[in-house]
Amino acid sequence: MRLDQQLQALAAQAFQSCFDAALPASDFSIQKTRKEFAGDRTLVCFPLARHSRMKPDATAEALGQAMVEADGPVLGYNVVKGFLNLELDPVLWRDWLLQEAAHADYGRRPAGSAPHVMVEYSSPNTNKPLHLGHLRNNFLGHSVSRILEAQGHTVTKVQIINDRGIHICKSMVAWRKFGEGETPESSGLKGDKLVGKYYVAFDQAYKAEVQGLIDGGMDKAAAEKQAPILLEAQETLRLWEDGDAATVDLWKTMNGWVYAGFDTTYATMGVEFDKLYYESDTYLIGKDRVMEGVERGAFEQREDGSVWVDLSEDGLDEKLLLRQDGTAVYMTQDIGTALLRFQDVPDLDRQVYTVGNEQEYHFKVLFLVLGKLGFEQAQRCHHLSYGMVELPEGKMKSREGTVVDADDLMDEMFRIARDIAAEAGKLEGLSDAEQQEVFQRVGLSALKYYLLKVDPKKNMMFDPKASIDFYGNTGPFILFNYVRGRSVLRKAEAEGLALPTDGIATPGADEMDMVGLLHDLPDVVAEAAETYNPALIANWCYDLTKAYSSYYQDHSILGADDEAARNLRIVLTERFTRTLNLGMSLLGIALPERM
RNA sequence: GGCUCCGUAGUUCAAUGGAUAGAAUGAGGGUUUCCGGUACCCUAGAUACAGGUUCGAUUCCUGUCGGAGCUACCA
Repeated sequence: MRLDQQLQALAAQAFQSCFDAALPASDFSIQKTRKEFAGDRTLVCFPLARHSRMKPDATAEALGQAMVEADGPVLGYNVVKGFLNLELDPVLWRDWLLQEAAHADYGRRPAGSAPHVMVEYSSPNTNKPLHLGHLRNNFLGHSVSRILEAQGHTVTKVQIINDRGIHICKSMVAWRKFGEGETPESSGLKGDKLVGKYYVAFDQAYKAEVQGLIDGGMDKAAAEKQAPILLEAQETLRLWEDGDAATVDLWKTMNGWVYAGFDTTYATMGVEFDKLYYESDTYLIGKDRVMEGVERGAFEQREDGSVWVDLSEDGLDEKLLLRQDGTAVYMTQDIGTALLRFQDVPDLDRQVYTVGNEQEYHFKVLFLVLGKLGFEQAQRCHHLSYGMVELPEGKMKSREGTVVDADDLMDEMFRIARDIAAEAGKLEGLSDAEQQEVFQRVGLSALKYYLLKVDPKKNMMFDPKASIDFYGNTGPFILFNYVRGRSVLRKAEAEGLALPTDGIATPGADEMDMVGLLHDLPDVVAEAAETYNPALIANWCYDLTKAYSSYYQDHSILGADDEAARNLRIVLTERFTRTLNLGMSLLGIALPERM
C-alpha cells in the first residue's frame, strides 16, 4: 500500500477513536509538508472540524496525539493552524529505498493489467514535409503511448495517412508539367521534400494563371475556378477515382517517395508505429455504416438524399454525414476508420486521437456519432488536443516561408550538441558513430523536452534561441546530471564498491527532497496517464534532477565519512539514475552514458 | 452572434480548493584543495479586472476586458 493511503487509513482510525465518527479514508487529505515547516506529511484538518465539532487546531492536536500513540510510522507531530504536520519514522524511507525502489520495474504497472488502447498521432498530408507542429504532435502521441504502457495498458500506435485528395493531385500535375522526370535519386532530395517542392510549384503556376486570366478581363472568383492547371488537377483526381492506370501509377510512385522521406524523419525523431491506415483504403467504408445508422434511426436521410445527424440534444448542431450525391465527407471517413479499428482490434477499449485543437468540434461530433452507432467505447475515446506552436514573429505560415522544417530543426540541434561536446571534451575514446549517437540523443532531448514540458492544451511559444539552450530547465541539463550520476556509479564499480543491498544510513533532512520525489513517481505516472499529460512527467524529471544536482554539490558520494553514509549516497544515485531513465523514456527521450 | 480553450515575474513555463504562488531565463552578487562546473548558492521581480461560493480561491461560479481556435455538401 502506498504511504499516503496508509496514513489516510491511520488517520481515519484515529479520528474514529477520538471523535467517535466514521469517515472514509479518502476524506483525509494528505500532502507533502512544505519545506518551511517541520514534518514529512501534512494532514489538512479544516474540513474535519465540522465532523469533530472542535476547532481545526484542536482537532489536529487530538488526531496527532492519537496517531503517535498508534505506534505506527508516525513518530511525532506539530500543529500550525489547522495543519497537522506528521513526522514519520525515517527507517520507513530507508527500507523503502532498499525494497520497493530497488525493483527493476519500479514505477511501472504490469503489462496487460489495463485495457487495450489505440493511440493515433502524426497523420500528415502527403504533399508537404513535416514541420514543427508535427514534432509536437508526434512527441506527444508517442509519449502518451509510453505513459499508457507504463500504466499497464496494451497500446497500439497508429496513424492515418491522408494519401488521397486534390492536394496530392496538385503535386502530381506539377511534377508532370515541370519535373522532367526528376526523382529523389536524381535530385538528391528527400522524397517528401521533392514532392513538397512540386506542391509549391503548382501553387506558383496556379497563381500566375489566375493573374493572367484576371488581366485578360475575367473576374477573380471565376479565374480562381477556371485556371487550367487547377482543372487539370481536378481531372487527375477524377481519373484517380476511376482507377486510371497511369494516374494510379504516378500516385503510387510519388506517395512512395514521400513515405520513404517520412520514414527517415520518424527514425531520426525516434518515433514508430504499429499499424498504418491509409485514407485511400478507408474513405469509402464509412458510407455503408452511415446508411446502417439511417436504418436504425440514428441518422436522418433528407429528400435530397443527404444524410444528417441531429446533435441538438447534445448542445451541438446538425451535422452532414453524406452529401446529396452520396459521396463521403471527412466525417464519414473518420467514422469508417474508427469502426475498422474496432473491428481490427476486438478488445479495443478506446481510441486516443492526437490532433490539434482546431478539430475539437470534429471529434466531439465523431464520438457522439460512434455512440449513436452503438459503440459504448465511444464515451472513453479521447481527443488528445494540443495547442498551436507559435514563433516569436507569429504563426507559422507556409505562404510566408515561416514554416520550421522538422529535418532542418533536428539537424541544427545535433550540430549544436556537437559543438558543445567538442568544447567539453568528454567523448574521447568513442568511435565516430558512437559520438554521432550521443549528439543525436542530446540534441533530441533538448527538442523533445522543450515541446513536452508545456501543458499540451496550451498554445506555446517556440523561441529558437531558448529551445536550443542547454542550461536551465532543459533536456540537456537533465541528461548532464544523469551522465554525471552514471559516471559516479561506474567509478564506484571500478573501485570495487558493489551496489549496496543493506547497511545504508537512514536518510536525513538532506536526502528527503530526493527520496520524496522518487516516491512520487508512480502517482505522477498515474496522473499523467489519466490526464494524457506528459508535461507532468517532464516537470517531475526536472524536479528530481534539480534535487540530485543540489545534493551532489554539497555531498561527496564516494567520499562520505562513513560506510553507511556512502552506501546511502550510492543507493540514492542509483535510484536517481534508474527512475530518471524511466521518466525520460516515458517522454520518448533516450539517455546517453556520456556527453 | 454562438461555442471551446487560454490570460501568473521583463520573457518562457509550474502550482489534486490549502500554509509565505514555485522554476528557468534575463539583471545583480557569490562559490572550486570536488566523484564530470553543461554545476551550486544568494538578491530583486507576478495571479488581467469586478463580484460570488468557501474556514481558505491562481484553481470553482458569474460578468467585463484581452488573445487563440471552431462555427463548410473542404480535408
